[in-house]
Amino acid sequence: MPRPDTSPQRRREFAPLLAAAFAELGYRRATTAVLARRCGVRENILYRLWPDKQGMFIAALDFVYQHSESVWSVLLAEPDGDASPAERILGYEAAHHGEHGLYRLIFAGLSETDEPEIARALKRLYGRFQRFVRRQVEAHRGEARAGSGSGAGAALDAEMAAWAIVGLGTVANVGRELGLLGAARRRRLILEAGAALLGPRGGAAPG
Amino acid sequence: MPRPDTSPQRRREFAPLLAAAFAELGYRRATTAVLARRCGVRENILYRLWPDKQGMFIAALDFVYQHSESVWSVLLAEPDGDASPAERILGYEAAHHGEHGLYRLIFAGLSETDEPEIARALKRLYGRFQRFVRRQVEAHRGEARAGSGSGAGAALDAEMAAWAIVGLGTVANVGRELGLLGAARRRRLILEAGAALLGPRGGAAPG
DNA sequence: ACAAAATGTAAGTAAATACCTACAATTGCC
DNA sequence: GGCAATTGTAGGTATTTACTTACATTTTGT
Repeated sequence: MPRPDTSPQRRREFAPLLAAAFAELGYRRATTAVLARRCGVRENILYRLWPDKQGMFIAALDFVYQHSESVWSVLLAEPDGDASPAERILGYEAAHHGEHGLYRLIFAGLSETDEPEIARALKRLYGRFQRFVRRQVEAHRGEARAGSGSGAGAALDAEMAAWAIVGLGTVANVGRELGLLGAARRRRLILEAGAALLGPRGGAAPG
Repeated sequence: MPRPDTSPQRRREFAPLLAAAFAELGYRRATTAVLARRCGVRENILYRLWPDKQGMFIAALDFVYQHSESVWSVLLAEPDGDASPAERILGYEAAHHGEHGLYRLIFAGLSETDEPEIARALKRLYGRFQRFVRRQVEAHRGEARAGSGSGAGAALDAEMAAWAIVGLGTVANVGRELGLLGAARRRRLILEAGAALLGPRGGAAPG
């Protein structure tokens, strides 16, 4: 066999560029011509790596999720005694959320949900996202099923809390996208509403 | 003057049909040909009522918001002693949210935010939406600036609570759109997380 | 070196789509 | 009735765009 197939490697190489293009321009305006130019190749070559434009979009979605997940893993790996993992994630997201255009990609995807493949990819992404957050919520609360809140509505199911926190990230990005929420307010939103949704810590007494 | 201009009336007449089409198909797939067919006229006529496709989309956005607002007004006008206005809105949304494709329109709009007019329309819509919710939160809490929560993170600013609740509605619709959240779970999400964000009532003791 | 398979180039194409032009038919006011 | 403006019809068009085809070039194993 005269030449090894480097397609997988090239797919990995182009994915972040595709993601950036889709995030900046949206699905419609990110034409295949633009995508190719951004990758420094001809359209042709993209079509040898993916069956169609949808495929390129899905590759971008998958890349961005994997990237986020790896960033979070690093974040959770390094020790930082005081805050719970959930609090650390919230703190990180309050400062850096939306940095890589994750939500612009998702918005683009959400208006293409008639395409079943895109809907599936988004479902996978959102599902994993929510499960990740949920695990952090449960860890924060001390794994026993929470039931002993003190104040207002307390005892919010971890699953529901996770969804609400995902919604928090989403609305924060909508607010930024539309110029309705500045950086400071987004920070407050994520930290304060996040704390309200997380509830008190389970293991030790809160500081 | 031989014939009165009925354009405003026709715009009002077509707006809901445009909204339905955009909500079902998204911006890209709702071609002007389809829009015209749905309105029972030729494309021409739409172009006499709006300068371009963007204009039609913005008309759809405005219509859907006005519609929602009027539904809520009716809801708040009819007396229903026990629950606070905020709780009633949450209850209603838990049962009927997304009925008219509001969120599909918004998703479509959010991936067209490069068009300044669409961004402005969305900003207006989201801003009014959030202010409306905020007023309900404040009323629920008894209008004094909340500061006396009992439990966890308590004392969540009404403004932030309103944003978080908007996020709740958004993520509920994402969950539905992707088939991740069934009707029962969406209901629980909105009611339970909503209660946690609202906090305890201000005026009277909670039932 | 040489064949075979990969990679790159250049151009094209068929379809879709936003938007327009020209003209016929209606309708309301004097 | 008849003028003038609105409303409707039909067709066109120029551009964009996803995707392809034909061909030249490079790289690898033998």
